Amino acid sequence: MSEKKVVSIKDIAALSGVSIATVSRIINKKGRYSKETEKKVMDIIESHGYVSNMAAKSLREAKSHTVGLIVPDISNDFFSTISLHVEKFFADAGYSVFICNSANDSEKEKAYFRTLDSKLVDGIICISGLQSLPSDLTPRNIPIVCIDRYPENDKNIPIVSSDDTMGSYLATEHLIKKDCKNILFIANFTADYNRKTRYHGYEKAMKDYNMDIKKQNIIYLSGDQPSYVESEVQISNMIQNGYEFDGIFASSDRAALGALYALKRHNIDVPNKVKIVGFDNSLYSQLPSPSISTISRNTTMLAENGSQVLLDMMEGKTIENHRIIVPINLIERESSK
Amino acid sequence: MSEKKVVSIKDIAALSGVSIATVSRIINKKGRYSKETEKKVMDIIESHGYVSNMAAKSLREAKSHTVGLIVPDISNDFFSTISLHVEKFFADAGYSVFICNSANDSEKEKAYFRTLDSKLVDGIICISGLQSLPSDLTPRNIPIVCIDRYPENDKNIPIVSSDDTMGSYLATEHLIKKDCKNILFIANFTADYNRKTRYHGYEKAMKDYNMDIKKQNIIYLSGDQPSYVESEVQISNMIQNGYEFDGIFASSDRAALGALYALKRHNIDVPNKVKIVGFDNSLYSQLPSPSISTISRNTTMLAENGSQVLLDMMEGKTIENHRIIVPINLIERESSK
DNA sequence: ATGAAAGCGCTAACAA
DNA sequence: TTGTTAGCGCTTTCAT
Repeated sequence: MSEKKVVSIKDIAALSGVSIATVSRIINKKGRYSKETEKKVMDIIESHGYVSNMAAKSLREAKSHTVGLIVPDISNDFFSTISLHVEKFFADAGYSVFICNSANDSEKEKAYFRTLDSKLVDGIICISGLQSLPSDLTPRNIPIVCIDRYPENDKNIPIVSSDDTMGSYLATEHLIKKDCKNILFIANFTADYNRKTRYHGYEKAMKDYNMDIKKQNIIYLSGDQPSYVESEVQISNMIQNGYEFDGIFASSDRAALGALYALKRHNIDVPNKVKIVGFDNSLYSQLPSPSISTISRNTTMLAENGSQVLLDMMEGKTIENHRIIVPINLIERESSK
Repeated sequence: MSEKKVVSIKDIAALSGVSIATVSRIINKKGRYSKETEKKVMDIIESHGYVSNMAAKSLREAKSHTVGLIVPDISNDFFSTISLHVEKFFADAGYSVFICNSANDSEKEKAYFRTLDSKLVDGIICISGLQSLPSDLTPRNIPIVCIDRYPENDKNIPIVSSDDTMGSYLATEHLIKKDCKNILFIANFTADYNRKTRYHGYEKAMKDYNMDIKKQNIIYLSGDQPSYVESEVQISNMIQNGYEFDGIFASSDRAALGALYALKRHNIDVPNKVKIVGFDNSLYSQLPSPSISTISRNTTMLAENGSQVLLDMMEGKTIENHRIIVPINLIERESSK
């Protein structure tokens, strides 16, 4: 490994015959230097491949031009799409982003908050699995924005989310209008985060249309296995037990897919005998045959709005709206035709 | 925003009545302090929620406990799965990872190299879209490891990749053994990166089995549209033109899916009339009906081996093996039964 | 076992 | 327009 000496601002100053203060001003375009010195210095910088030492700059400015992004699992496409847009947004704004996979593990997630804080990130954007966000998680008390899920907290953290309850309402209403009389609700497992919001939409739609909500129609997944597996098993069991139903609203596309597999396996026609709606507009609803109707959250807006709010906070602006709700909509596909 | 003062090592020292040197040794477990002082200091650290300032530490040590990960697009599940495992690996090793989406844009990617360098990352792991990796991209000349793709370079950068040529060979051979007589090859678009390796596997298998390689059987996608769209259009055209074939090897699952759509649309039975094999074992091959046979690269091994090599380099170990080939295998599904 | 002090590279206040 | 210098928080060498 060739040991080229790394050039510092001091070297550039010496090489160009000016002071380091001048070089610093030129690098940061702060003015107070002549066109000639600027050119002279910039030439030296170019030819020596100087890049400034961000650790020194961060230390000095107590600001790192870096943000942290905490997601449960970046290999999940909902989270990875959000990550893509968050990273793009901040790259354009001159920030780098640390990626952290919490795996829905509370201790891990807390550790990430501390690590990010110690790395002097200027802000954190998180899709948190935590029940609450104690303020001592980040001693430096940096700006935080939540996306999608909202842990309790005592510092009025902004939240950008989609209206899940409305989404569930739309999905359920859609099935009702398609003449389904006995609609199952599959509640996906989501760790600490509560699954009530999506249930509420189902509940409200059922009530609004004067339909009975039967206990046995509510199916909870445990999270012990991939949700499509659990879902397939549970729906299969119901079919084998002779339980009849004609509509399924699953609070995740994967659970919806599991249900579809179960129905296919038992040769029950979808959508003619049973109609299905999922949640997320992921590949799990787009690709199967029949394709699965679903609720789409606007991931791009979720990511961009969240990033913008965080940037505003980092720049010291005051945030007027601490609850941003991003539109949600029903996508009709073959499974509920 | 409450302005809690951030406590530094100096504060901890004052609070515990020892010198900052002692506190530093205790934090870093360097020894040369008594059990009692250790306890006293640790208590103060706990109760004041002290976290060390990594910028200062980085500046001092010229090392940031941070690595950079450059991928074309993290929302693509091949890349996001790799990212997950890279991040996990480095988190366990005490490093944070910067995520960068190059969007297959050379200029952007180069800018990321410079930014990462200036942020003092200790190493970079990349799935590069670059044709070559000039050594002045990172003036500090930090360790770099390539995964999957291998740009030209003059510093013997380690590469961890799967044997794509072998994968293509296996796919083509599989179709031949299934009695396909006229096999199309769909070459996915991949920016700068050359698409020859996958073609070579097809070519070799065809030759080994004494099959003709017809010019009109090689289909190139331009990258102007999503590959499944382009693929569907091209295969549709061939069918409409009355061109007959009974096997398709697509160098990406998406392209394979587009082909499947085209065949379905023309009511051509898969696998009975035409058999299909894709590449990547992504959801695009797993979820459709019929499910698509595919070549699986071991993403976990790709990520973990790459990370391990980078870590070794960062720790100054000498790397004996600069080309790590990760196993690849054929997954038979319904599309080639 | 502990402490004093230099210095990592940079910015900004102050001087000229 | 330019330069001098203090100091950001930390590690480490050298004393003690």
